[in-house]
Amino acid sequence: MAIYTPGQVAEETGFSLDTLRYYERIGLLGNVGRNAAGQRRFTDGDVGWLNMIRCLRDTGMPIAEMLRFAELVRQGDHTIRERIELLESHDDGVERQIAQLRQKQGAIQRKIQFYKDVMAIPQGV
Amino acid sequence: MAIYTPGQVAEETGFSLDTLRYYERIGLLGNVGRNAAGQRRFTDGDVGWLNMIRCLRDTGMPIAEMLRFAELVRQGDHTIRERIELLESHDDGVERQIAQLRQKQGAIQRKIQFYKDVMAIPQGV
DNA sequence: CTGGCACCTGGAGTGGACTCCAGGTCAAGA
DNA sequence: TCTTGACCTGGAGTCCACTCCAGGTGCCAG
Repeated sequence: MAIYTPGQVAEETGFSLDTLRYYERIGLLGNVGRNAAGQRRFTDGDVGWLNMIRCLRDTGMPIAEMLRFAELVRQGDHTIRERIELLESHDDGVERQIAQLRQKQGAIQRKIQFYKDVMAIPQGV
Repeated sequence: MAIYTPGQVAEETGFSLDTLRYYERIGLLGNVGRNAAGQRRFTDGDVGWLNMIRCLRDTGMPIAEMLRFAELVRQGDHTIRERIELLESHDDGVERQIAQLRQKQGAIQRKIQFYKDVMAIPQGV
């Protein structure tokens, strides 16, 4: 079981040191270990959790809902059904997000084509 | 050429009245007409522009860049090449966004599957 | 022994994008 | 005539997710 310093975790997860501390403060990251000097020492489990957080965050989940998820995880195995529900509903949201993005992207591409057509029209006499 | 009240435009574009006024204030929406009483009256052109804005916004373009685009539009036809560049680079961004979303979604789906597997394990003796 | 570095704390500040508010105008309907 | 509703203005407030800061600790290299 490896142990990581804040710097290493920031490097690995892409979160800044401040964000790591912020997540701990608000309870998104519980019980981070400390060394004798009071400095944080992260476990593989912490890093795994942070990678999960990153997935959720990058797919647009608000912090409030990640907190709800974190709370379920903290409560133990009997919340697994609820966690599945939460993640499945988020997964649906991601699906809708992608569909919307594709649709709007189509409109943007049509606009690009429109501009290209305009440019293709001879300008002078 | 139809004319729309603020309420109708809010209804049609999904922007709130406040957002419409805000966009006008910051210059994202220029020269909205007024009636004798000083109330806004939007043209089809305004509504079309707002729909464009909505596409860009919903695909994650920040307001600062929409302002840059608006500025190019205001400057006239000789900026069409630049507009194409801006939109194409945004389109690439949307593509990357979708790819990232798909990738993270995969991780979330694997997590869901993991939870389902855990639940499938008989709990008692 | 002196830097320098990585870290610590509590609290304040930031940036983006709205959203709300108080107080006022105007026109149409009961 | 009165009220309601849609709109107006300038400015303040909100929310989210960080991000920065001042002042301090602990430890190792030169």
